[in-house]
Amino acid sequence: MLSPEIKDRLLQQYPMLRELPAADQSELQATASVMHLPAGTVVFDENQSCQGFPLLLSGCIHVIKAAPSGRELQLYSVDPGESCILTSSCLLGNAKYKARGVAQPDTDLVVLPPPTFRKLVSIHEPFRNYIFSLFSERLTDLMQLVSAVAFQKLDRRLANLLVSKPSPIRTTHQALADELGSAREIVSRLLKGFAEQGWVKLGREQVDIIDETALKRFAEL
Amino acid sequence: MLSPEIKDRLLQQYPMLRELPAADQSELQATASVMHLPAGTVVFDENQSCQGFPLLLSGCIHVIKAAPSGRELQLYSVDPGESCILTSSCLLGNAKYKARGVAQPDTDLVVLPPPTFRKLVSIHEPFRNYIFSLFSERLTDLMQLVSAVAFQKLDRRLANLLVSKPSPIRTTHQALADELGSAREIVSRLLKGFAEQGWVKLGREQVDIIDETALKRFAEL
DNA sequence: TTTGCTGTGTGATTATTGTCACAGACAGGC
DNA sequence: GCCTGTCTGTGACAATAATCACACAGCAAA
Repeated sequence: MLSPEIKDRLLQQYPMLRELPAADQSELQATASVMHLPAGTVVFDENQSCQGFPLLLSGCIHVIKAAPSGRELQLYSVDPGESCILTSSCLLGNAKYKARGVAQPDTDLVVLPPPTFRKLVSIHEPFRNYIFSLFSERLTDLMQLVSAVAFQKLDRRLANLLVSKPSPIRTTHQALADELGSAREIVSRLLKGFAEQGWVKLGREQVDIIDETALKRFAEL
Repeated sequence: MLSPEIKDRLLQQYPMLRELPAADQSELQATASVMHLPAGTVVFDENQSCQGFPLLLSGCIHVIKAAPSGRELQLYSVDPGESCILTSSCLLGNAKYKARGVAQPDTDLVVLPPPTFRKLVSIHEPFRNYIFSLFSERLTDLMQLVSAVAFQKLDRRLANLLVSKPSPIRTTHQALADELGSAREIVSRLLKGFAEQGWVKLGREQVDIIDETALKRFAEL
């Protein structure tokens, strides 16, 4: 059951739900529940079956693949206003999760029970289109990722990753390595190289981008 | 416009279309067209926009990413009874293709114009569910692929590829390399290794699997 | 048979990334 | 301050894969 205040935040992030007929809106409000996840919470994991459909209010969920060796690789991340397409996939395909989801900073979300989600998809065209377009986006993202991992050298992938983030990047080398599916040492070395080129400035848990243009040019190359 | 004979083949491959109301079935029949693609035809390519939705009757479409270097990597392939999810994605997300599609052996297919496809998805629940479940399947396949490319050594990926095919595999080392996103020489060398283990027997354009169990065990490892 | 094309085998060499093993640096709590 | 845990720098080395450069084999057409 959602409080009116939560419902408000929900509609703000997911405006297509406003067009939902009143009866269905209150059904949604009645069956959904709210959750708060502290940073680091594992929201779902490989081979689990799916418990509900998340609608993010704040925070972020990182979807990652973990190798037995301990190395990991980020597949994509889910921000407020988006949906975890992997969950849609599990619900609509009746499959199990094939990746792990981790809340990155603290995260607030609304969870729809599977039947409510299925009903929404089936009766409400705007919501359905929204789901489809996210599917579509993730699919192309993943295809990009595959070809990056297969064909691009790590330095370029790292450069890409850096320019994709807002400048004072507050993170550890390990986290960057996990995002790229590589090892910390490599990232450290590459970053050092970038710093020597004058492209970035390094600090503890921090990377400042000095010359974004150069970095971008290098990433494209 | 589809001939009754083609329509028959279509319904055989895509049984969920049988449940379509008669009026819509004849609309589909009226607006769709048939195509024959000789092996090697590029069905679509990167940055093209999407012309229609394919329903395969026979043959196969390989969806690949090509690197500027000339190396390529197969993302997945579409068989009769399946749909090219990338195309759905383009149509439903109004995006451009981000990969190349190549007919592998000669291929026959029915093409739905985009409006017909969209209408089908919107009015016909079985068809929609079918599209969703394919999306879901491809998504998990792609996630598997990403993690294989990122974390698995080439020998294991090759072994996997071999056991996934029916035994007298008629193909060139180059084609296998393209499927894996690697180079021909490497595949040749690895295959030689497998042959030395007694797992396969090599011939020109041919790989016979001798010891499937061993190959599988090696692939799993 | 000769020619030529495609496919395969192979060595040598390089490049890139991963692994291991530490040392030092920094921040926050005590 | 001083300790402790996390983060970072770095060297040495191994492993995997890519690249280059050919030789040769099998097959088919001339």
